[in-house]
Amino acid sequence: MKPPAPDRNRGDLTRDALILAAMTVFGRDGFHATTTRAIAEEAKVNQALIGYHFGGKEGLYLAMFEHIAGQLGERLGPLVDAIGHLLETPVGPDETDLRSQAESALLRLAEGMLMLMTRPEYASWAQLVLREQQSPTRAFEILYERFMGRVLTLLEQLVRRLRGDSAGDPRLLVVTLLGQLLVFRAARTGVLRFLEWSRIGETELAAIQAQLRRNIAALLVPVD
Amino acid sequence: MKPPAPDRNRGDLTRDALILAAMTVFGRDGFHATTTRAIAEEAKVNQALIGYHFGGKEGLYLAMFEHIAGQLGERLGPLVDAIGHLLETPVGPDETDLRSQAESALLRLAEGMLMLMTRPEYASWAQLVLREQQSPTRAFEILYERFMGRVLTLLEQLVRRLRGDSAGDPRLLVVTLLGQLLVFRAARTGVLRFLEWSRIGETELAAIQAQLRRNIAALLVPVD
DNA sequence: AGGTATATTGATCAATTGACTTAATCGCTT
DNA sequence: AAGCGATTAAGTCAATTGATCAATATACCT
Repeated sequence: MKPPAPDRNRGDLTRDALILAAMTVFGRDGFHATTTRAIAEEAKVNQALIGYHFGGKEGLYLAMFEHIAGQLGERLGPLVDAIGHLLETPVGPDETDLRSQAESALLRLAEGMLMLMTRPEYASWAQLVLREQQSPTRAFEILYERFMGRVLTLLEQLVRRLRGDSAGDPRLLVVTLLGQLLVFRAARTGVLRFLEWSRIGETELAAIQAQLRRNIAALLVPVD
Repeated sequence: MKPPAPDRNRGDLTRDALILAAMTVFGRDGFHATTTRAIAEEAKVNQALIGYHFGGKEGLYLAMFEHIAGQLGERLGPLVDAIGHLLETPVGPDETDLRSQAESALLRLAEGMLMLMTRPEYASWAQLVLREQQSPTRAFEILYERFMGRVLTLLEQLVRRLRGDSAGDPRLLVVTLLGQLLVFRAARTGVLRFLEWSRIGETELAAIQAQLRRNIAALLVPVD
């Protein structure tokens, strides 16, 4: 018995190496400041292979976002299902229980997003997504359809459940909630300086989470 | 009586035209995607003048941030003074009055920041500042010293006054507060799509402000 | 082993970039 | 009118860029 083809053929390995390198370099330098040579070097691969596999710089850029959106979408799947199931349950007799479930689901979702914003292993992803928001290309469509829109809708449903719907558009509350996570990436440099932190490690992450829990609790008091 | 030299000499006008054009083009395209030729064209000025006045592309980039930081710092001055004066006043007998003053000051400050994030006339500034956060250059120092740090410190003092200081670092609350404004610029594209808005005009701005007022009120209940 | 599609390599190309130079001109002050 | 800083158009320059191609190498199948 031979190993059942555990590794794909050479081409796919090169593709993956290029996409990985592209995330690093595009994420760090942005599309225009990035040279195909820098990516090829980072991937330890010949520069001409970018054209061969992806058609060119732009093709690689889009393929990279397909990859990211796929990964994010995958990890999101289970959460969507779980929360969707939770929300289908009609408000029954023991509402407090459902409420606490929704609250913990919201908190889990928020903390997952916070990881994306702060963990160094997601730094490239976060930077890429941020950049796409400022000057969106076709890549933004991919991201929104496959990840962002779904997260936002999920948050909206949870907020609707947790809070009475008298005071304003619940989507606005979702956006301001999101902002409290986003700020740690989008204004990272300034925030770190202001807080006199040199990085966002486990200690700092815990402090942020504590603050977010307080804020969410305060912002989600029902307004019946 | 002649007009007291209302306009400066030709050179300064060109400098200003170049800085203005630089804000537009650098803000839209980023440093690397911007060509000195594009800036010169936007400013309706010869390309060679960039070298003549600023030494080169990078010199213009820095001068542009000096200009922005100067403008922002100026407008900030009066507010700093007013709030500083307000905070010097010791907590006296009629605390409720001082409290409502501090609350309205905080609100004013937040709404001013919101303008910077949403108004189209500040779009270039906001984009430039955002970009500097993601890959800071010397320009970031200028910005932080002359504007960002001061705003953040101001917010911190106000929050300290308004809220008891038991639950966590007040600076973290300030940061999450800031995030609720920042999100409308940093995640503009996604937010607009989620809210089904095509732009942030007066109507939309009012809705945001209402939401922010609710959030701030909820987040600043004293915790004595 | 041989043949074939796929993958990789090194080299080169045309285009663009920022910086710089030059000569001629303009507009204001003295 | 002379002097001078500012401006213009035109062009040069070296460096870098993304793309492309012919030649070669590798893997896979019979």
